[in-house]
Amino acid sequence: MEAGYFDEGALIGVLTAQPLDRVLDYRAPEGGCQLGAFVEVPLGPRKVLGVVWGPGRGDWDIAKVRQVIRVLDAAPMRDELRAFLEKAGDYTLTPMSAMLRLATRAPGLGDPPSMRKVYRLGHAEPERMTDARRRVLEVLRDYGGLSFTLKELAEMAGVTTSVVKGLVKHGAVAEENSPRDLPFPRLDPDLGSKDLTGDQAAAAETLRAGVASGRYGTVLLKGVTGSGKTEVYLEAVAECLRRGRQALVLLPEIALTAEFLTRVQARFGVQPAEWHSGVTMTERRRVWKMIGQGGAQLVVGARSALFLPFRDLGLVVVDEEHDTSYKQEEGVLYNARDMAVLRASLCGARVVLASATPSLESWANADAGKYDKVELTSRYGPAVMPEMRSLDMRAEKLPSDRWISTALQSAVNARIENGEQALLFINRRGYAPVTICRACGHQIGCDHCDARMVEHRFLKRLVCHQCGETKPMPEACPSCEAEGRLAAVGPGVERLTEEAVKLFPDARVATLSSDMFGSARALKAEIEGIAQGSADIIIGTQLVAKGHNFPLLTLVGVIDADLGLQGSDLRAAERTFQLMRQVAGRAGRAEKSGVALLQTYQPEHPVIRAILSGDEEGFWKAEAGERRHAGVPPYGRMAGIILSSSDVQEAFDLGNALARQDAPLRRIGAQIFGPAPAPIARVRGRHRVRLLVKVDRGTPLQTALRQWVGQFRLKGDMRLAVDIDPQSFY
DNA sequence: AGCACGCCGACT
DNA sequence: GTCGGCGTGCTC
Repeated sequence: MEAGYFDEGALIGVLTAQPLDRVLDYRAPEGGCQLGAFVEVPLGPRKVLGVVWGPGRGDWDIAKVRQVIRVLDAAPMRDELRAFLEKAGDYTLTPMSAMLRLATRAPGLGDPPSMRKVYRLGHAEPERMTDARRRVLEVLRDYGGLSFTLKELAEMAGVTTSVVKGLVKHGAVAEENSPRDLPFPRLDPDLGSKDLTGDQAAAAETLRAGVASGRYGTVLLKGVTGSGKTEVYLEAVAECLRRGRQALVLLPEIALTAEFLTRVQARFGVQPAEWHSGVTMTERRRVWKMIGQGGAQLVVGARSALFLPFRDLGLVVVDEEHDTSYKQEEGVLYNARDMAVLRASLCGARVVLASATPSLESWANADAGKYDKVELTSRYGPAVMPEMRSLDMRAEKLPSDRWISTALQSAVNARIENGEQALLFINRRGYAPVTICRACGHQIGCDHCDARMVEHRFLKRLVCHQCGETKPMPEACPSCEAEGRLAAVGPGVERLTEEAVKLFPDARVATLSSDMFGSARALKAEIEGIAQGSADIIIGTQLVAKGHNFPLLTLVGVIDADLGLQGSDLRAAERTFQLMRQVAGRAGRAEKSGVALLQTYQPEHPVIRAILSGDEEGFWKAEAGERRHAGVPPYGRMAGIILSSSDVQEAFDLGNALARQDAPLRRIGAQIFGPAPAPIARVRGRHRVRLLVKVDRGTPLQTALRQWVGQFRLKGDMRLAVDIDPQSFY
């Protein structure tokens, strides 16, 4: 018996995707099976998918142990992926069944291979030769007898499918049936390399050398918008492909894949495999299988692509690594950035974390020497970063229904007269709804912990979303005693649009908000129109901060630079800094230089000061210091416990019971906050209640949490989820 | 997750 | 009488 192989009838442990939190004992099937093999097993009256996880435990009544039905036609799961699933499950406190589900998200894994039509070079010559026909035949000759689907072949030759069909009629192209899951066309790492600037070439060389080492390592690739990050990391991809290993590029949004695909095609000749929610079922299956067989070299995808069965993963690029959408907020709660590092460390792969504005976690890791750091400084063309200034709102004495200061108003007017554009930016989406005094900028804090309080509109009270404490809404500001100046949050997009229309009656005002456009296409069309000059004033939330270029834009006014700064969200300062930098980068990307004006009640706040001075290191150092002092990530560890139930009272009762029976957490010196309403307090009629746990770094948090939570059995429709390293705190 | 078993209300 | 509501429990 060879290692990793089980003879027929041997007792084996099979992990299934059923939520029974243990590996089940079975007997190996006729002909035996491999460790890691995908199998079909009987479970009660059903047949389910499973993976051979190891030898059987032998603690189940031997008479009840059943036999594996069959081994599926798929490459066995490699040791590396099994280890990754176990470690990731351990870290995130996710049951292994749920982890396996992440790794088997391809439909029809058990189906027999199905057939489809493919096209290859035929024997005859067409009677009439045209340019288009010649291109098709050339492509087929170049690939030496390989066959392709109709769509692929037509795309590679740059012709329509009818050209190929015509060639089939003449026998110049042969049409035949073949198994559906075909390999992806090969990428050519030496095809379209661009000339890189000195900066870029040096960075690319560092990344290339890293990949060439064949060992694990993470590098933070930092570069402002337009500095050529993509070109640089594509050189790392090229090196990975030359070495015959597979590469994965993660993007935070599907909307970004289309552009990325064309860049890959320009660099490597053909498009890579895609993996995200927009990919069809059959294509998913093909990607999954080909990744396992080595028939796909490069995958571009969403975070779930991390769980694909790579045969030899050599590089993972996490583009826009700071993006909060890398943190899964439903179902299995994991952070794809951290999981990318974990998987890479298990399979000797390189990780490139790319961002113009890295997360503090990554910055701290680079600062501590755990990650390497490569920086791109130069920007293309004559554009420079805009001048940034703050507008002190405390001096403005604006009536409570106005948000645009007189200084900002006159700056906007000046732009309109010049035929230039101004962007009024609201920094609110997804932020803590803080209550602020419009006279002095004071924000009301909780007396029991260090979080800010938010207004609960129905209760007319202030609520702390960290520990659940409430108190009545005061009449006067507790700090400056001004009466009637406390206001919750800033204006919405609609309110600001109204105000802008009133203040600038002759200007064309365009409002950009993701919920105002039904489709991504309509939004894109609107954005293109604005870039051409169809509006004078653009009003938007953080959506406009993402990668669009407005050549006429020379002024950015940030309506509420404070909101979110001191909310109860500990990452608010970091996100505000990133956003402000990105938004300000919108202005003056063409020849004209831009100005960014930040309306703030706290012009002396270190974050605002760092943004204005562009002192990035200063910002990171100050913020890191505050986090270290507060004992929060990345210098301390946190976990959220989310209880959800159709009955609020039951959820709170369980939350209180957890808070009382805290012995396992006390042993590791953890603090418990809550229960309090969760960030999203209601989801589909279910009420959500959250506890927060905070503890020093280096303590066995997961073990303690397991013991703590394990004391309770959940009744009725109660659900409990553990969220390690939560992202939202408000 | 499914699917069975099981114990109470409005129908032929 | 019994069809069917969905609460609890089991699956190697």
